[in-house]
Amino acid sequence: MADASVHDTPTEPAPSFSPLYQQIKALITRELQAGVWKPGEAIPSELELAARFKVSQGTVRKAIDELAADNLVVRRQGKGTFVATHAEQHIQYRFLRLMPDDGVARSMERRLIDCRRLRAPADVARALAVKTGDAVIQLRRLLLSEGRPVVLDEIWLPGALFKGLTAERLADYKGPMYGMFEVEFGVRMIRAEEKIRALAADASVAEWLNVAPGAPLLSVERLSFTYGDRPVELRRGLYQTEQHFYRNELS
Amino acid sequence: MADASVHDTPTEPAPSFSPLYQQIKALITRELQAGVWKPGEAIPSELELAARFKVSQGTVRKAIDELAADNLVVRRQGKGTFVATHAEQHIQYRFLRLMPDDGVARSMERRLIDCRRLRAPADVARALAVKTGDAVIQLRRLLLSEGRPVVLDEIWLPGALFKGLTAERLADYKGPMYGMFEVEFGVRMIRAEEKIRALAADASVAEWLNVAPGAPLLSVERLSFTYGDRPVELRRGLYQTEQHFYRNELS
DNA sequence: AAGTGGTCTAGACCACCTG
DNA sequence: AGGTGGTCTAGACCACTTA
Repeated sequence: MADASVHDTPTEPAPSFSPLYQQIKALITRELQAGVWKPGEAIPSELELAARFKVSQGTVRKAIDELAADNLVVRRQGKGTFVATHAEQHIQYRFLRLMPDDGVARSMERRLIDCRRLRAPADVARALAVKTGDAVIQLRRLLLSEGRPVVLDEIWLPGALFKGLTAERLADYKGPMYGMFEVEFGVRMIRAEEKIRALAADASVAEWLNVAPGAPLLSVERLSFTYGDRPVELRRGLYQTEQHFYRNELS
Repeated sequence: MADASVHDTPTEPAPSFSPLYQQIKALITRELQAGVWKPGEAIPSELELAARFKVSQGTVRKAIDELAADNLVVRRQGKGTFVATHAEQHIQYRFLRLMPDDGVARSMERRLIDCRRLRAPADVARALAVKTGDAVIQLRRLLLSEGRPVVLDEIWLPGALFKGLTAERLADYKGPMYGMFEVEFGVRMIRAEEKIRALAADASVAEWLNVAPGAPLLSVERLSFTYGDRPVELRRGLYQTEQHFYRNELS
């Protein structure tokens, strides 16, 4: 095709005047969201997509470049482009930025404390964009490094999306929790925002983390989003930072 | 030119087999580092660079795309491409991720505590890649939000790079400190790594930050790098996080 | 009107992976 | 050998800025 404005014909109502590659990106994103291709699967090749959308390969390429930059998709030379996934990755905790002081990442032991079905408190409801009192699931768990407790997590999930989530299924599942969310519930975490502060351990927290009451802890409140910036998980973590630190990169 | 391998002729020793645009990127980076164009100035247009390097505009474009992604350069449509700068930007604190609880960023008051010339302690020397005992400059300062102290910073700089830095010059300078480093000392901060933990305020810190001794504080150790991943600043900040939080984005 | 970055195309060739 | 993504080119046109 020699003219990109073909896509602005009356057959399409008024598809906005964004660049073609942005429109292509939006189309592919919609199909990703709709689950046309499952996490870990290959999407069609650039040439095939170019033919389907009637644009040149370069335009599809630029769209996919951005999807890859957004971590929605992973390119592998010679093989294809694949839907990003939290499962089947060796990285156990994709979003956890905690590192041991010596810098050598070790795997951590998970220990589920409890899993309850509750009515959403006001603050949780606001974060998850549900109504106060709606059904939510609360998990609490501990992460241990070399036998010592390091992270106490309190995880809130909208009940509507995670029907049938039980302590047993959680305990049985090997691999990252976000991988399970994908496979079992079709919920894919795309990005997250964290609010970090320091606070003093109260008595019950101190017991779980095996520190003195009043000991300083890192409080990490993470809100995770799926497609369309829809919040789907609120996670409140308390990190014991005597042998670990939270690592961040600025640029 | 129809063949990129022209650049692999015997006239060039063995310029590595990286893609052309990566080589172009490296060349431009070297000129940025050498200060051929000053921060805030425009670099040559894509067409001019393409002519100079004897490649097509698209190849230069891809090189500059990456430089822009690395924040070394800023593109402005219709005007040109400009060397990134910490000065003349409205953003007062480019690397400071602290936000008030209400989410409305306010400007902060700076108060210099002292500025001393010292011999580098072992840990500081290791971070800055200088020898223990080498000359370093230590600044301490307070950031206040609405009159209340929020951040206590201890900043270490290699003496060799910052000759002539005095408390007076710091106090006189308006605008971001990193802007002054660029303009006055030719040192440009490119990226930084932070290690974050929670710790309890000791007596002297408690006094500066106007909190109770033992109060939990966020400890943020930032190592900043200039071109070539050369460390040029170590900053140890203690953040009072009762009305503020450290904001982070994960993806 | 002229110059800049931004988009799009069509086609070539390369590097990598698989059958 | 054939398919995939990765690089490179040459040229066209668009959108924005400045004079």
